Amino acid sequence: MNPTPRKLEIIAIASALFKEKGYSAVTMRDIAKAMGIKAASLYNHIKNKEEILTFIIISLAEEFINGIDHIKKENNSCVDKLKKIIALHVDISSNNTNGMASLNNDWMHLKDQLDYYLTLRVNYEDSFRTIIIEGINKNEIKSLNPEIMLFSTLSTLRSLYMWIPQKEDLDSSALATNLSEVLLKGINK
Amino acid sequence: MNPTPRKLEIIAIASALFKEKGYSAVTMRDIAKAMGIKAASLYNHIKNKEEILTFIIISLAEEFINGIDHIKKENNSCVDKLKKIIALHVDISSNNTNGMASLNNDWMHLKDQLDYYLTLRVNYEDSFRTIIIEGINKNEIKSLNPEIMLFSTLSTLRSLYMWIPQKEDLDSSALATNLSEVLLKGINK
DNA sequence: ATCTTAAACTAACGTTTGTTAGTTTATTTT
DNA sequence: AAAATAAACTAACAAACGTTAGTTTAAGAT
Repeated sequence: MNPTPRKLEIIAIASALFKEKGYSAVTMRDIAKAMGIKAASLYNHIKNKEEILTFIIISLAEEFINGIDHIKKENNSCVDKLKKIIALHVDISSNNTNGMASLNNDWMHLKDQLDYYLTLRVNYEDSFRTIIIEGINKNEIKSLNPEIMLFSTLSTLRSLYMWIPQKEDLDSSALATNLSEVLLKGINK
Repeated sequence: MNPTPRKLEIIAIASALFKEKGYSAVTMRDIAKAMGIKAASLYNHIKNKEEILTFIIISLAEEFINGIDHIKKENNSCVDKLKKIIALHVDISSNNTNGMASLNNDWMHLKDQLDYYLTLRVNYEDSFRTIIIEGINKNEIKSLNPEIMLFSTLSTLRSLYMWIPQKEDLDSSALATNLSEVLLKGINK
């Protein structure tokens, strides 16, 4: 169950290739070549191609669920909870920009764990939505369509993996702060 | 050069499949089956698989370029220009949610027209960025990092294709209005 | 009635795909 | 020194891939 170091190397290399071309366009021979070995040798370490994708996606999805479950429990204002969610996305995304690409774009190629992934995603969005609605009820958040506010915020956060690599000048905490300002207060003066 | 009705049918069906599973995971036999014909028959209407993807992506990319070129020229405030950009994305996305998936996720599989696509994308982002920076200089837009404001706004707009199909209750103009409010003014009361 | 054309078909092609089986090599444990 | 293990290898597989060639079918034009 616990992945060996070599297996983690394969997963890391595969993540990078999956981000570049997508899961379906990356072959086992591509992964092997990037590792400097032959395709058949990969099977000494992993069960099959699907297992690589599953590991990448499920471990990230669980990080997000654990993160938001923790944020929910804390005794903070809704706005502070939202700020913590933003920081959570910045944190996870900057530590694994490659894996985030698969989480966003290749989840539909999961087989065994597809239903589990979908459950995690629904739960995550429900938690997020609940915080927004609670914020509206407590007069912290504007009384606009909560689905649009959820969609807008979450879309930006889900795209972070694409932008972080080209903005290396900004450290994680500065990025989270600036992003909170933009997402919560808008850009209009 | 001008696509026949039958060719447009193939492109429409292919777009829907590409949205579901991504370009690489969709086979010519998948497209044929969805059309109710055999794979070889597709080649009476299209040159090859790549041509389908190229048509989907380039025609959308050109719509965006034409749209923003027009917005640039108008004599409006920067905030009004941004509102028009938002409406442009809502408009194009709701008319072709399937194609937008390929534009966002499958552009890297272009061959002949990859460079052209990348040029269009850079030009589009430059125009967008210029409007934001001009807004800062004219005191219409907050003096925050323009890259973060660009990234945040554009990420939301690029994700519209995923959300529009499940929000059929909102018509395009209402969606554009609400989205402008959220993106420009934020969600914090 | 004949000709032309559009659009489907069957059959096959060479490649690439993920994966398995069995073997070799080098390191570590006994 | 012998045995066991980890991790690479070669060779091959059946299935699926995009695509081509040549043929049939049905409708419209002459």
